[in-house]
Amino acid sequence: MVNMARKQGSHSDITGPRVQDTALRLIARHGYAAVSMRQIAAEVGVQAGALYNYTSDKQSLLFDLMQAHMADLLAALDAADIQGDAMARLEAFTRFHIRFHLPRSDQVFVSYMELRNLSPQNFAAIEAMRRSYEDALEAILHDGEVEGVFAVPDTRVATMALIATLTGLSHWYREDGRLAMDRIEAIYWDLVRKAVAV
Amino acid sequence: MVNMARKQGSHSDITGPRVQDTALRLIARHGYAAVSMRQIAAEVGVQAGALYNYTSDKQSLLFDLMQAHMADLLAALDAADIQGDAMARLEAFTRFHIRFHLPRSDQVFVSYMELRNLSPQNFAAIEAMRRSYEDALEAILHDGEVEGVFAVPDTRVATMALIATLTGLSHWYREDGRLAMDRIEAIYWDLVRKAVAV
DNA sequence: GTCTATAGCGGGATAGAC
DNA sequence: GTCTATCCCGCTATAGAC
Repeated sequence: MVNMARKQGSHSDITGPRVQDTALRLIARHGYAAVSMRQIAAEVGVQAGALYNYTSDKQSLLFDLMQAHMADLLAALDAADIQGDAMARLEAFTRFHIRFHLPRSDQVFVSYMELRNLSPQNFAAIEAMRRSYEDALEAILHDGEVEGVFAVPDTRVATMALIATLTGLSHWYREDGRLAMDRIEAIYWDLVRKAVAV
Repeated sequence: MVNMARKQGSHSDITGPRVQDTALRLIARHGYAAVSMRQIAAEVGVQAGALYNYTSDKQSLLFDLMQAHMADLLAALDAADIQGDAMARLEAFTRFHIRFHLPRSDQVFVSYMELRNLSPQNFAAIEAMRRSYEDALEAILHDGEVEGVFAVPDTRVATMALIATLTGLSHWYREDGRLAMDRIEAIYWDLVRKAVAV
């Protein structure tokens, strides 16, 4: 930019991301319904009305946070390019899940807890993305059954159980806790592998 | 009671439980912060002010629901009188958990999702009860390690992983779904056993 | 025990000046 | 793009009649 001069108080490139970040943090901590636009504005350092330059309403703010998280997740899963036999793919998926989710505890929390505060249309959109992530794991379990390396009584139930196990980790893990992420990854992979192996 | 005559509109023995039931159902569906005292009153069939004959305030209503659930859980665990070797106790715990939680999906949902809407003192009380439930499972895993029938890299992590696996079940299971509770119980016990066994 | 009425406050969202 | 000011609404909780 040649001319850095601005009108007083014009900071869209700074304020925009700050609104998202602040909303995410506050909603993760207190819940969507409990956080007001005024609170978000105060933390960002603007007046409440200014938020509406960045979101059409409060519902869209929530939806955008959740959609961005799910889109990031699916893009990262795709980029991880998980291949090989079923056992190798399950290990790759497990480690990918942990590495992706652990540094994003606020996003995970919001995407999990605030589903019921989405409008029906928005809920359907997020749910479809979540489902496609689950299906990626289910395909691995299915292939492992065919290969004869996995033995689970019900592929769908095992999928849901593993997702819950892995996602639950994000709800109690603390970065400054007793165990580093590498160690957690190894422990969880051990549990997952044994649970489904023949 | 000799005299069944009442003042018009006096129904404490009916209204009391109905307030609890209605609050539980509405909070499970929409979340504590999103449900108003007026909504609860409307579903119960009284005016908002009448609710304050049964609770001192909204916060206490939430706390009472969660405390009752946790107290029921701990009492039922105690009554289940889980004994024997570690493998038998783990199976009994797993089956107990599923049988207790599956028919109480609203309580489970509220007790899990609304922790952050508790006042600090109330949170501490609920958290202590939750912790003592977790500790019961951890003791089983620990004993199994000593007996040499379990092999988990970290007892505490395995405890949290198993609790998340089992509690996650309550979040997706539907009574009218594809699988009956007995079948679910068997599938989950298979996964749990394999995950921790030597 | 329940009602009606209301105090007192804070919510989401918009209008118009700068 | 942000501000000030405000509309209109719904919230929790209480007071006092019946």
